Amino acid sequence: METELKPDRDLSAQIAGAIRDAIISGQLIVDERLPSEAELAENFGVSRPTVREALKRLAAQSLIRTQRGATGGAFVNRLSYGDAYGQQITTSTLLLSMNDVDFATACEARFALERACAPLAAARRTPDQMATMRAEIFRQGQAGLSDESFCASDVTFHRALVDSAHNPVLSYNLAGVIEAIQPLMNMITYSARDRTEIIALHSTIADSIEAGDGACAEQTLDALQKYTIRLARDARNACGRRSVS
Amino acid sequence: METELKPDRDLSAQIAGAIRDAIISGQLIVDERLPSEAELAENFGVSRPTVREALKRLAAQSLIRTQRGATGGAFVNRLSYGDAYGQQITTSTLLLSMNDVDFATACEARFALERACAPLAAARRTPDQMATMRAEIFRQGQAGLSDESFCASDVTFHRALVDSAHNPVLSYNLAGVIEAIQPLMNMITYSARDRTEIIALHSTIADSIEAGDGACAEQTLDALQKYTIRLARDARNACGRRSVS
DNA sequence: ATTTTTTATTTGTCAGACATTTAATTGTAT
DNA sequence: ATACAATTAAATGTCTGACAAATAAAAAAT
Repeated sequence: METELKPDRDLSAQIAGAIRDAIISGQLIVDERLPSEAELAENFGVSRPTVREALKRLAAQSLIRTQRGATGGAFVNRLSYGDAYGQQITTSTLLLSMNDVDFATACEARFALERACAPLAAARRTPDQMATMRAEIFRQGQAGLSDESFCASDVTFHRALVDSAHNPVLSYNLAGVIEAIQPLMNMITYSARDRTEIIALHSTIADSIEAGDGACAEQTLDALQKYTIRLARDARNACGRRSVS
Repeated sequence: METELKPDRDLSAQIAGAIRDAIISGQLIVDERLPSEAELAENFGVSRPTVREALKRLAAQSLIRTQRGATGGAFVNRLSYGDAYGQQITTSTLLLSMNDVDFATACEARFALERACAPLAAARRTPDQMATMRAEIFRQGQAGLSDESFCASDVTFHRALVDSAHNPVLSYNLAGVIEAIQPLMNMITYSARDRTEIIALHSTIADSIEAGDGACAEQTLDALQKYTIRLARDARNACGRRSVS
């Protein structure tokens, strides 16, 4: 990890890259302490501020953590699922909002991934997760619930569904997409009739999962996708009409 | 974006958070120029090095880019799919390697997601992507191909399959999982007979996709998953035996 | 009018200093 | 000898000030 750097970038980027490679390749293991900033500066032949910029880059990716004090320093960080969720959500949200990904595409991806979880969820669901789903379905039926709260409940329901698959890698991927789509979902206005329809679909999904019938859950998710896309199209048309009138 | 910061963290982390929130919420739009480092330092009431550390954090997440010179500065960056792929791959790789995710779990997630792409790929595959799949299948049949090259070809094949769904959000999610699993796949030794079996499954998948038969592709992917997991188990057992003898 | 030179602005880098946190060490009293 | 307090040392966090390098615009020269 000494002084073999690729040129053409900022020194801090080169140094961050060198340390990142060392972490990814396993030369630096979890909880291992990096040399102090002063030592790194000397090793790489740069000043301490430059080293610090490099370390901040790595900290932004949760690759290291720092600790002050006598035995402090920078330590290789074990990337937790929580940290990974956060990064995935940030990245997905920006990707969708900055690249004009249309709602149908995002929605298609989301439900495709969610259907992939259905058979596993049907096989492995726990009472705990079923309870969460039922509770959210109940909440969604409450009168006077704002559209935003309805959406938030929707997210919780679907995350419980995904988590029922008991595969953290799947949960981690789905978390990003589901959260990233929420801002788009929030633009939809749900009429009482829409909510009734959605709640019915949610109930069918929960029933299927509880009964171990993954195929039925998949079909219902497909129906929910079509319904959601139709609502989004209607909402957009309504906005369009308003803006012209 | 002035001076409302949450305490308890490094100043550079607080400032990075404030700017990040401004970007995510849309207060700062793509290609907009941030104030100069000197101005930011004054606005936030900190020194320039501290501002720079904050900006490097954001740069590490591809949220901004910087440019030197008279009209230079830090600009809000449009997060490209390429950048998002890179981050997703880094995060997924570290998540798997640092959290003792077992091969079966990672593999299950990968194939579950891949099966989700199959129906879409069957409906939308282009001649270009079919050609890539066929070419990789051919390559996999070549004699004298190293295990590593065989794996690399495997990745290319599966990425072509995923890209055939023509949904960039799906491609972006899959890229991370597929690439992250590769190091684990590389630990498998493929006998001639194994390769023949895998190539046959690949051919069946390509045929199904080309014929528009997503269901068949899904089934075959399922068979491939089971076969892959069995190979990995055998490889691990072989290693285990070696390490004891 | 075109080319060259200058200039101003901004990021990139460095050096040195001080503040703050934290653990280990030392000193002291019981 | 043990327990507690004070000191010390090491590390990150932050600031000041400076210079280098890149870049585009303005000014000057042809």
